[in-house]
Amino acid sequence: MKLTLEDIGRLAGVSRSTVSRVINNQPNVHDDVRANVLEVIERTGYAPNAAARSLVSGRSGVIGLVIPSRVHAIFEDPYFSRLIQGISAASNSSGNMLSLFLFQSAEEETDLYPRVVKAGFLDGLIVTATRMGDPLLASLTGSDLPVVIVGRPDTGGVSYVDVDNHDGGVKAAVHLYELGHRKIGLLGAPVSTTAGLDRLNGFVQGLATCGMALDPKLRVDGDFSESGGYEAMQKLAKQRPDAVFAASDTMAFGALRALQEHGISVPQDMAIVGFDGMPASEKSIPALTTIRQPVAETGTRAVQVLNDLISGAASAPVVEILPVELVVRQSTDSTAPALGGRR
Amino acid sequence: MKLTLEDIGRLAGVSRSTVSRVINNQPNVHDDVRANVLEVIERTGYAPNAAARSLVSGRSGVIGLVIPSRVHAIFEDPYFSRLIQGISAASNSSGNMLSLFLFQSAEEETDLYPRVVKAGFLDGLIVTATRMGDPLLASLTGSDLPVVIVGRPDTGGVSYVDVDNHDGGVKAAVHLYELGHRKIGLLGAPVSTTAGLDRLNGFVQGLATCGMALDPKLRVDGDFSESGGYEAMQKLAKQRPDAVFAASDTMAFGALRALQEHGISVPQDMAIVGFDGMPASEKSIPALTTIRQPVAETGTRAVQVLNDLISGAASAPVVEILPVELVVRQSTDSTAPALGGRR
DNA sequence: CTGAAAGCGCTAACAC
DNA sequence: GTGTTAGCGCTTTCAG
Repeated sequence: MKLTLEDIGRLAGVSRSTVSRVINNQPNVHDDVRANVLEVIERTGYAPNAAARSLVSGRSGVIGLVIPSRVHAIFEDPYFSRLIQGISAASNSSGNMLSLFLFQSAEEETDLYPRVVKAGFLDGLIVTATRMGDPLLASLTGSDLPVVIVGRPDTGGVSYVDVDNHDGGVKAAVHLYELGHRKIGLLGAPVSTTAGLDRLNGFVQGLATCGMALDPKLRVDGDFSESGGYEAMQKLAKQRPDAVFAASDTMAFGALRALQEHGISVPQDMAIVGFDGMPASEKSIPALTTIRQPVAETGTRAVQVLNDLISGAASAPVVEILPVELVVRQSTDSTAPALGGRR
Repeated sequence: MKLTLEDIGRLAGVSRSTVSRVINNQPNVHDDVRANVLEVIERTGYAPNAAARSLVSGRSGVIGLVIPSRVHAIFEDPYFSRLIQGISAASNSSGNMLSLFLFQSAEEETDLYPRVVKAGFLDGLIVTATRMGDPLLASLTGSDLPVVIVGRPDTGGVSYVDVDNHDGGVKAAVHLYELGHRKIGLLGAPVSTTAGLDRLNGFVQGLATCGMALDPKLRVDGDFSESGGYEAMQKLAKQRPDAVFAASDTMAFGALRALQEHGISVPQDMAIVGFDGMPASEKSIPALTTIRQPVAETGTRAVQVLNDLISGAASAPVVEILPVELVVRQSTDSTAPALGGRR
């Protein structure tokens, strides 16, 4: 039995307008009437029809989350799980529904705009992991749909939420320098991503403030993956740096594996700092010193910014940079307790 | 500029009905007219309004995916990533949108039914990882919303898609037996899950067909996690089985870690079979023999079944069991090549 | 404070 | 083949 406002009104002895007012918490309804209507709603289990509602209001109560095609990493990388978790939690608590768009191909991506966005199906969109020069991003920013990017995009004028990758690079460099290391290498992330670029630049600047420069021979880039880190460290190890900043925890794990095979012990022979603060970084052997980024919070903030954009409480571009934190564990500190600790 | 059917009709010199017919690929439209209308649509970039459409059609084109609260495992377990991937791909190709419901608390879960389901926001629902006696499941099956469960539920009358966990247990037992092992143990999954139960029962039956029984001393259950597998193997190792079936790859990894610490080598001292066929099982040292389950395909099938339910092409309960496959690698075969191979 | 009435943009009879 | 006409269930003026 499909109930409508009209039905509830009849049952409560009022008009549908009054019921509508009650449902939407509007003033100008007598308390008695309100109570009565609420009772009927409760008793009948009535719920207003979403389609009718959004047809007239122009709002769907749905926000979209786009994860582009090339991210096969979602299979392995806990980053996305944590991000989705944060975004989902924030959507729930802000009364939104979350629609997930995982694209397998560029075609599916192109389809998004006409089929979903223009149909008014979404109130707003969160886009993760855009590449440099992403055409999707371009088509989206052209529309009047509120959009928030997770991570710094390479174009201006768009709202985004990011962590302070640059500062993370600085912190890693300074930490290693202060530990007394002077032959400091970088296992970099792809500079085709803004995250990789920012971490690199921060690292270089951090070294600079210590009066040092990054020796190009001591820099090898990986692709964010474990095996990428492994391979990069194979090359890097030959130069025998006494400390290395790996621009992602996952790559750091690969690096640790390579070092183990080479019989190079961490941190005695080489100190390692990762980036991410993934749960696994606590359990690795040795426990990994890392730059912790607030992944779930990034997602949460993205939703909040998006909601502000949707409600008009803010207007694009809104930019928000979340702080990162150095977490010192065994991989840079031979005196730390067995499971590492925070300082 | 928001375009409507009326606008397109005016631009094309026809009525809105004709435009509607063209959009919905209905017959009874003159070819010339159809072409002209399509041209106008193309030129203007018109897209029909989703809300209006679903208000009148009663369909939203959205299916929901529910992952209950207690699954914090989503942080770590690649299973869910792969499942979501499969579900998302199938949704895309069947022209549906996917709405994701990750719940943090039981309250949010209870909220689902009134706020989302009764509002007619969804055409159907896929629910994963239900517990035994799940109240959510009960409330859902009471409604007339098409629902498909991923994994065997503990109640009847519901449609579900599952892998053949029982057969996986059988295959693991027979494989170990055929390798000549006679002291075969089980690192079980929680029997509070149907998957754990089915794998256990299959394993016992597999042993039985080989004329063997599972020694209760050789069975320790874990909780699906790496550390759970580690701890379980700590206990199990004392009994010195010469082969163990670990009911999930992740637990098997934990078991391998424990064995390594004990100096028990795999497969020489103990053969190990996992369950899942996760990507990481190929890279573990030694590469893990495992029962591979088609995770993404499970998701795909769930969507297809759901679509059948929605369209009326099928009626509940539909049950679909996907086959699993034994993948032999190093952990049960000391003669296998370094990185393991399939047989 | 409350009700009547006018749509939101679309689909689906029903006429022509 | 094509246009006309009712609604789908809701929000929102506008009267009272």
